[in-house]
Amino acid sequence: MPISDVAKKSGVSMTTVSLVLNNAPRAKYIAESTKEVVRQVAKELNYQPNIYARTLRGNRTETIGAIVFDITDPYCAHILRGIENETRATSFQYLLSDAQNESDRFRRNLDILMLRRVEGLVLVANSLSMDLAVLESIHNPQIPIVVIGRQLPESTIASTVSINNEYGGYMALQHLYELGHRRIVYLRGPKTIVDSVLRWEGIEEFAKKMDLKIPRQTIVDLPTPPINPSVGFYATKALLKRGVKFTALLAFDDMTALGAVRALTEEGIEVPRECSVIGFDDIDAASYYNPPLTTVRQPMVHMGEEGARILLTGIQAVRDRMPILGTQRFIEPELVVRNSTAALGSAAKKEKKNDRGIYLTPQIQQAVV
Amino acid sequence: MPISDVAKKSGVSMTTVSLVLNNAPRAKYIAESTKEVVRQVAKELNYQPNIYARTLRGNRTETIGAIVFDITDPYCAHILRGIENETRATSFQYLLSDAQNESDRFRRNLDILMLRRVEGLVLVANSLSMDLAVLESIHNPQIPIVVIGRQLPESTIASTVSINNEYGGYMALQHLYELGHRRIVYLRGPKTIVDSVLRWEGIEEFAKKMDLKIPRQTIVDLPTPPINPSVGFYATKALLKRGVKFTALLAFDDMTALGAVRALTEEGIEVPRECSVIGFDDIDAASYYNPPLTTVRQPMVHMGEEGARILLTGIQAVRDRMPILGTQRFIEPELVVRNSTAALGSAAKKEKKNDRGIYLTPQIQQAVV
DNA sequence: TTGTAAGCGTTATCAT
DNA sequence: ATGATAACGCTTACAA
Repeated sequence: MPISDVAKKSGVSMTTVSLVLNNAPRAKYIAESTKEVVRQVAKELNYQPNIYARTLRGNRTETIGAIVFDITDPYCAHILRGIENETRATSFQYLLSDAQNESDRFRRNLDILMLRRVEGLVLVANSLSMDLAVLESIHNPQIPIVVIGRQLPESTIASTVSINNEYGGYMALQHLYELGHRRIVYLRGPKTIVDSVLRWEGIEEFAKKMDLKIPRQTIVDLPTPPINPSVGFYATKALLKRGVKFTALLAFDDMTALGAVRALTEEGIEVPRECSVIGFDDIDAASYYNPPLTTVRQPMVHMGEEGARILLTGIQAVRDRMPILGTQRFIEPELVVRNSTAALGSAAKKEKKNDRGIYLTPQIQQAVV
Repeated sequence: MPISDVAKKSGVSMTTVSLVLNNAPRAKYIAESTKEVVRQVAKELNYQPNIYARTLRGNRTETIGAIVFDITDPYCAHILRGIENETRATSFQYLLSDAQNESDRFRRNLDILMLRRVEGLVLVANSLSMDLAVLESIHNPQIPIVVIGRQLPESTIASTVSINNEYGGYMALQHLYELGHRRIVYLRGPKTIVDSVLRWEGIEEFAKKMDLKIPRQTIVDLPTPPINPSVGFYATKALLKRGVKFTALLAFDDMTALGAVRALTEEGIEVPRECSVIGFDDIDAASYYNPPLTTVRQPMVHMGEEGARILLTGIQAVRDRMPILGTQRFIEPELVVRNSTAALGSAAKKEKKNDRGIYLTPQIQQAVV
């Protein structure tokens, strides 16, 4: 039903209908009685404004584009959840694009989103498969961009939301150290990812502070993304074959850590009794793994929310013809201690039961008879 | 740049430009030289048609709506991957909506998508939080709908893509049976989910065929969704407390199975040596769990592709003013044997190494030094 | 307090 | 072989 139908049936002009239904400022001067009638009729006819006409007229698509590097990666999913949360209260909708870890898909998807005239762009770009340089080529520089999960070297093309990776790395090693571990082994992330470099810096910082040596042969460098458990699995096997002795393993991320735990178990090394393992991210699987994984948590939903908030602010700025100011937002990570780490020599101690592992919901406990 | 700019600079009319750029049938009658000029100019000016104007004019949004019950659930993510795959080759884009397992969110999201005038709807409705009855209330009955992951009782409002749940349940029990297990315990899905009922029927069918008894106290009924590992965890604990003796556990799905394995491990029962566990779905986590989980695989990406294909066909039908015919598509599940199941009494046999667990990529093996 | 009309960028119809 | 024009549904400047 076009607006003209509503106007006709209400006995007023299209202008009035539009004013009323949009609660435009000028609607103040419209008689309450008129408004009532219009609203009533609109409801009766189930009038739905045509978004496309409105967009054509007003040049506002109320749409933001989201590109994730891999929809299948829980990291992305949770950030999307955050974006959705923040976006929900507004009239904005987001168009999702899955780059599937392929850089040319990323490029193409970017074009498609531009064609749909998104008013802003949020990139979950934790992975290197997104070559952010192409952002420069966007023809409309008036589009605010927020990159989540990746610190950008310089440039001011985009705002960023990222975790304090250095502190995260620092905390991870600190945790192992405080449990008494000294023979520690590292699955280091690829140098091509900024995150790995920063996390490693944090690790080195703590090591230096405690005068802990990090022999070269205790480090395994992970290949370029995609990173998945099998990477951690084979890296750990390689380490074992190398003959290095260790009581704890610090992994680049949870995926890697899960693979590591599996490899250790398969080789008959019990986690955490004989070897502690710590990950990074706190993906869902970490909490229900066997054993539940100790990790450094990235509050992903929160990061998504934060990113969306920054983006919406940017869009508002553009609409108001204000300059878009790039923000660099850092989120603090959080140590989550579960059952994959234990104090050195606590062999006798029975594994604690579920105090920090799989989460207990009262309803669930009740519901299951 | 509007099309008029291109027309002006090319020295032809807007009509001609439109015809050329869209490869319209009538473009045949346009001189090749003219076409060349137009295309050249369009490229120079970086002309991008305004989708909103086009939609306003032609009433085609080239957009489909996708509602998932939980973006965070790997099941949904993989189906989305399939939808994306199928959709990519077309000019269609999909609008994603995350119901977050809440029925009123589902309702609201549905409205939003209708407002955006999607030409079709695909629902990943494996969970009960989506009350499909509201579909009836869609004001435009001309919109084809495909439901993925849930069989619909009757009604012809939507096409469906679902797995052969009965056969899946049948296979799962058969697998355990063939390994020699007779004392089997069941974590049965909620009766409110059609899938659970059907899977259970398959289980009963096999049991009857083999004259296998299913005592009431070997069954634990799971509460209503969301289903997550903690449900399986507590269900298994409850079972153990009940004092039932068993050598194998058949779980409703992978999430439940993972929780079950964890519970067993925590109670000192080794999987698979002392107890075999089988799941359903084959989510990613199943392959890298500790131990890797034997399961009945739902080819989720494939299901997403199939669903999108059916939907696009339906949309084409609507455009051609043909009747939309509802399709019920069944996909065959597949048994994936990993390390969480073993032959009864094979206690002596060492757990096999990685032959069917974490997948080995040659590159990865090489890459990791 | 309400109405008229222009214009957003396309494409389909009808002309030439 | 190409062009002029109307129409899609909405919002807003201007008029009354």
